[in-house]
Amino acid sequence: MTELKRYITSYFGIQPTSLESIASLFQPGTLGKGDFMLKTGEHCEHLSFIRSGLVRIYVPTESGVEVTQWISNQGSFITDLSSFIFDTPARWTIQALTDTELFTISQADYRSMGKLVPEWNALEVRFLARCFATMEDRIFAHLSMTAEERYWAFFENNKDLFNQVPLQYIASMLGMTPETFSRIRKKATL
Amino acid sequence: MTELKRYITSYFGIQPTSLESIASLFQPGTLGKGDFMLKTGEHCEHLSFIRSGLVRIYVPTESGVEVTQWISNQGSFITDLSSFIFDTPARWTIQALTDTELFTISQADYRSMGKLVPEWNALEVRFLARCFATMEDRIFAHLSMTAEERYWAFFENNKDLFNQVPLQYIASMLGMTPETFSRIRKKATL
DNA sequence: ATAAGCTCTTGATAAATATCAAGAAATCAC
DNA sequence: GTGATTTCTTGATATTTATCAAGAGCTTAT
Repeated sequence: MTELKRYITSYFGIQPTSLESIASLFQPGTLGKGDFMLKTGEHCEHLSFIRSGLVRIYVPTESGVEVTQWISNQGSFITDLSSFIFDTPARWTIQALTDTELFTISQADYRSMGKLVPEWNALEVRFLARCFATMEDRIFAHLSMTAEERYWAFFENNKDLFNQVPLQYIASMLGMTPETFSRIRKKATL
Repeated sequence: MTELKRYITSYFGIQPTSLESIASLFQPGTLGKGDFMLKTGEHCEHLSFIRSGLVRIYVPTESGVEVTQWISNQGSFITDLSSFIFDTPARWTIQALTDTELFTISQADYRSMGKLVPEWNALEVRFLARCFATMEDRIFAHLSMTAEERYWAFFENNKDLFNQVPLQYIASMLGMTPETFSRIRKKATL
């Protein structure tokens, strides 16, 4: 569990002494490759921290095409935030792309954190604001950049991901077809 | 100020008795048409609730093209959330599209709300999660819909906006040029 | 009322991206 | 290792969307 505390500390960038009680609410667990953590329509009852592994958030659409919303790797949190916070049916499906080690907290324990650890309230606001800012950046990318520009901007910050997951998922997450994605990559090697 | 309390209550969907002390932290104010509430690069020191009027959030890019990120109307909050929460330089410029009446709270007072009113912590989490969910919806729209589909989805939920603001702003916010926007509208009337 | 700015529309054209189809390359299961 | 799947690439083509340019329609200020 010391490991989790180190992660939490580094994730939030501060070292509250009451980290101990936060960390004790998370339960270690694992997912096998292909296992689902959540399926669209279910209620998302957990928030997990990825200790190791890769997890994909996506939604299977009516047309049969999957839309990948995000790929999370180790050192980040994963959940369907809306479903987790508002206890509404999940929009997203969450599936492990590789064997994955997690630390998981339940909705109930998560809600108790603020009472248990007063510092958490400020941390949580920053956590959520960071999630928001990430989305805001993505929107901006779609409003102002071409597919190729989005590719390079993402590549620059996530080089490691490109040899760990099927590229079609990255393509979808960047809002382009696998073919367009492939052609952008080809241009780079010529 | 009773009015503000009514707004806050309806916005958050619950009626905390300590709403009184929250409401007292907001100061009434006005913006004239064209006035700036914030400019890109400044620190966003305020969060405002729009009592009446229309406000645009945008960024002037290097190329001279403006990217409109959002248009807020009465009954909603407006700020550069990242800048407000993390006290970093603002990415966005915020400008009144019409004469506007606001209730405004400063960063310092905002931070004090949790101590003043314990219920606020839970409200704030829901507030931020809602902001996040809105962005998530927009991302999904860009990953899975054409310009025309985005137009109609937005129109369906924001009909009133279309005769209140320059349409080019809505076009930009939906990620298309004014020409494409105009052509989609033309198809609708044929 | 008129002129000056904006804003929106329209047409012609170019560029970006998607679609469809097939084959190559990589990965997985036994 | 071999065959079966999945993933990626490539080409041909269609569709969507952007760009450029001009004009029409509104607003606004004087």
